Amino acid sequence: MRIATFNINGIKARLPRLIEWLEETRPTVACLQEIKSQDDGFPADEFEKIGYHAIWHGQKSFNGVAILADGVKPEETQRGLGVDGPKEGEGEQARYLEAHVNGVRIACLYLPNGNPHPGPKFDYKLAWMEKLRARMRELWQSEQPTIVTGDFNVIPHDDDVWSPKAMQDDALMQPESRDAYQRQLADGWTDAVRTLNPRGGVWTFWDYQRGAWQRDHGFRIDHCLLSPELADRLTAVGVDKDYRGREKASDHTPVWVELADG
DNA sequence: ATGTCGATTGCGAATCGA
Repeated sequence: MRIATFNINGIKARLPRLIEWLEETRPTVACLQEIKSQDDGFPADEFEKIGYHAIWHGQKSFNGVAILADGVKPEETQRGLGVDGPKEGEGEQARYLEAHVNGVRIACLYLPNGNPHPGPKFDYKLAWMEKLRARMRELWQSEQPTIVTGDFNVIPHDDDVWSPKAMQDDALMQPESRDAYQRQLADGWTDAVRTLNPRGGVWTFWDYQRGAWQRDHGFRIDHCLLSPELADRLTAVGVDKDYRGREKASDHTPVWVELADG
């Protein structure tokens, strides 16, 4: 089976491109982030038409995550991590959704960006990562085949970015962000893209600004973390880079892992 | 030199978030 993650940056603006990608690459499971849609605006019918069943966790204007599966309805196991947003009285943002699909536990996340650093948004990012770590420990201990995937908004190493110097003040590569990410790996999770590309140089995001795509000024922030049960089944990873260059593209590309049958 | 997008408000163009 192939499990993909794709920060689509707006499901309404991206729908034709998203349908095109699903039909052309046909992932078994697709985890989406930044749907930027409320629950009742989610275009589930459009996915049903091409054979995908979905669950989603929406929010007005920003954030929002969804899990699509080919021919089977994802069985939701959790939504949210119980972290209030950075503004007073804001409540929780829609950033985490978890389900069972075909015997695999799927966690789809959109981790807070954290800019500007330092500040309340960065503090929120770190608090969110602490809650995520706690949930991932529970998942790990369940000993089920599990993937935690999505937009982590963390550049793990200097060779995961076109210019560490240009990005040095960004929340995506602060030592605190990186340390929190590395703690997840130390808990026993496998960064699938890193494992099969140990020298780095793989980008999953190119900014809309400053001609970043044309100059190949990108970095890697969309990750697939595998539990030991799934890491043993990993056969390939990929970035569907072609989609970044198309009309009305997201600023992220899809990233996927191929897993042998369990 | 925040140089581009998407959503929202509310019907043009500003604001916010990334």
